[in-house]
Amino acid sequence: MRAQTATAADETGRLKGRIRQRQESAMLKAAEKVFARAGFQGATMAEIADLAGVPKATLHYYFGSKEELYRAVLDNILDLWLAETESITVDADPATALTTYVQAKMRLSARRPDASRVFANEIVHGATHIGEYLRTELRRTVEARAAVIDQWAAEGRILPVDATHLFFTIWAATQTYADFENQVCAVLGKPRLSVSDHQRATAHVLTVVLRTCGLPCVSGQPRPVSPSPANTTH
Amino acid sequence: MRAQTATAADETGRLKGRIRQRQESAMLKAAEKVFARAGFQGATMAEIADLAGVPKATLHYYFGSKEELYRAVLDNILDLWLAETESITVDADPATALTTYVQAKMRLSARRPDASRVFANEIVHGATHIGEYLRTELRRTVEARAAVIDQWAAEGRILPVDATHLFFTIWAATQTYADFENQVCAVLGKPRLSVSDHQRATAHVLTVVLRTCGLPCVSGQPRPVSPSPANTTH
DNA sequence: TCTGAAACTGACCATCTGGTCAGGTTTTTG
DNA sequence: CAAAAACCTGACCAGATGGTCAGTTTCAGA
Repeated sequence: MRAQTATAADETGRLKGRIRQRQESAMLKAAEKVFARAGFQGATMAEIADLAGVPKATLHYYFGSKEELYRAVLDNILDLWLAETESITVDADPATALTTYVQAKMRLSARRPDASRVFANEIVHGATHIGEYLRTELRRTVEARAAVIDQWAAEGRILPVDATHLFFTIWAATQTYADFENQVCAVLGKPRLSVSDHQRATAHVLTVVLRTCGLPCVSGQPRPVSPSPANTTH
Repeated sequence: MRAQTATAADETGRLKGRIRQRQESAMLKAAEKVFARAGFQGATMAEIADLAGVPKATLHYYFGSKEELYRAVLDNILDLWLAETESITVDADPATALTTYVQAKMRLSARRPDASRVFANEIVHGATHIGEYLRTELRRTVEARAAVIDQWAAEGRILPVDATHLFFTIWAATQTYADFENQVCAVLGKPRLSVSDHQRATAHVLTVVLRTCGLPCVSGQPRPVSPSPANTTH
């Protein structure tokens, strides 16, 4: 089910032509943007083709149908999603591991907001295309990592916490800066999120997660309780 | 811009007929469900009409266009959104106030998931219809409540925290149980969220928010999400 | 250079969908 | 109770959209 852009091998195992590789990635990029902006049904093949700078028929030459193109975009995205949890292991330092994970998630929201939006859209609208992935791979991954967090708690290295739901909260809190960027911007009164906005958001989410686990902030200045410069201005 | 189903008055100030009132609400209910499931573009007037049990032409008789129907659904929802923040005042007990607010948000996710999904969809896809609302009403509300939280922090009643971003986190953490219900269910390995799942989720989110603010959990047992008549009630 | 394969595309089509409207029925009102 | 207003709807239409295809161009390898 997973796209194989990394190895660029098609079903027969042969390498894809250079041209095909380059074109495909351009189309996937355009498709991601359009699907993010309009959803599956709202996106049109014509718009995607325009953005990719090719005729519509060419898009159909590469991806047989809109459905197929959508799945390709989705597969491309799922690879991003599962990664990043490796930092969470029993032997790791909880504060460091969680910080690394949250930062990775925030980085993803900042760098690939369209990917996050396509993913969000897919789930809101019933997850018909990735339900299987959620029920198998994602579930297994979460169970494994939740077990680690439970272990940390059992050893008294963090406060007891519902590990599975903690993941839901981390995903929600981080992805909101991509999926709901418009709302965040509107409330902050800015046209878009700057780098420092993202830094502040990251610091905040880290605060939430670490305090939830009863851990002090790791990176930057150690300031578990004292007022932080990040929180003061408004 | 706000729909006036509460007063049932049209633009001229006259009361709407009984028939119109009943029909309209049936159509809005159907529309909310379909828009939630398929998004604005993906929803079809025919499907909404079918679900409402009326011919398509009747739907157009009540709501001139798809756009108009969508705005009506949205307006209906926005009223839900701004409420619930009254509990957050300078004089209130922080723990109690935050608990009340989070519980209210969780209740909304449990009882009106479709409303939440329509809202989510609208924002993900650019917030073209409610951008003004976000930039004005919502922003003002958040600024006011954030000031309260800052005040609490200044008085040492809670730990310092980025108040505005705290709202983003609360919204994200609570609405994820509506918007991303599919993902949550998939990871939990359940076909849908039970009442006890919602209780557990509420307890978790409360833990996150209260620990973030350095507060103890109030009333040992968080108030349960009252048994929801599902998405049915309006 | 030649040749087959891959890449490409303009033109076209079937279908779906939002929207209209003329004419009918029911409800309200004077 | 009659007229007016509100309500309702089958049938229809124009435009948009996903998808097709036959024919052309470009590329890679012998």
